[in-house]
Amino acid sequence: MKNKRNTLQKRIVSDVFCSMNNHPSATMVYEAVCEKYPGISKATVYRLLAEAAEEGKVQRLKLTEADDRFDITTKKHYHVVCRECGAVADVDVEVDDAGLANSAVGHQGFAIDGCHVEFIGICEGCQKN
Amino acid sequence: MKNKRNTLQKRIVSDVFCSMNNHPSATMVYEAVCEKYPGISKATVYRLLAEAAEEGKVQRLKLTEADDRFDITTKKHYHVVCRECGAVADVDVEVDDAGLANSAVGHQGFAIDGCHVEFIGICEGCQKN
DNA sequence: GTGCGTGCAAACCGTTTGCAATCGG
DNA sequence: CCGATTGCAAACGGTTTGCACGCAC
Repeated sequence: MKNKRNTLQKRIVSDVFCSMNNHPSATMVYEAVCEKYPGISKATVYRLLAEAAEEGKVQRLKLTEADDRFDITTKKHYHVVCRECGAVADVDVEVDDAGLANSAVGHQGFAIDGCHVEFIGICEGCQKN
Repeated sequence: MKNKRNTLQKRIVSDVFCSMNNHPSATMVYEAVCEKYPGISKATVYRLLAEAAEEGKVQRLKLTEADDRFDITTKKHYHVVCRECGAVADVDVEVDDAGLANSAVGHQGFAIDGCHVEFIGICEGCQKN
């Protein structure tokens, strides 16, 4: 196991990310970090977020829209995505995931063992237009 | 409304796409088309698929993994994705989509009006490894 | 003949990587 | 000191776009 260093960049990215509550993409984190620490490299932000995700400190969300988002909350929960602006929010609702997966077992020779549920809607801001 | 022309490229892309039953991505269609008609441009394949999707002749699937897939079947149904190789297959199971969406209504100021369900598993081929 | 559709190459966007310089332990 | 980490720039992969040419109508 690699021994990790406590670098300035790591602290800043972590601080900035934790202060954001909008499930940012790597690029969004990069832009936010730039305001505090303009010298940072985009590659570093990507590397640090990827590392945090691998260590289980943050959750990488693979949503239907293009780019991955990062979530401070690591426990399983669901998300709603705004179809207008792409904003992401948590949805604390119970979904019978396993039941869904079970109901689909056996199709096409696939061993189905999970599923991905994502809600779609319009966020508060976009509703005003 | 634009008047559409019946070009050779359009016929070939359509033929090749219809003969594929694996929910191909644009790139996969491009590669398949190249075998019949090596001169075709990748841009043309992208344009033709996008056009077909817009006209409702095919369905564009936005899955969790990176690239969009195209489906000959345009009616709503679900898909299972192989976590090993990315293969996609249809799943003809009933999901109470609307119910799910309803159960989530009201969260975070979002107007939730739909959801996206995608199954995950291992395809027949990959199970043999 | 007119203008839609095509091919090509370049641009795009988010992301990753090779490498040399740097800085933490 | 030594190697983990960074910055930079280039490369990447999938997709889109500007433009001049050519083909369908």
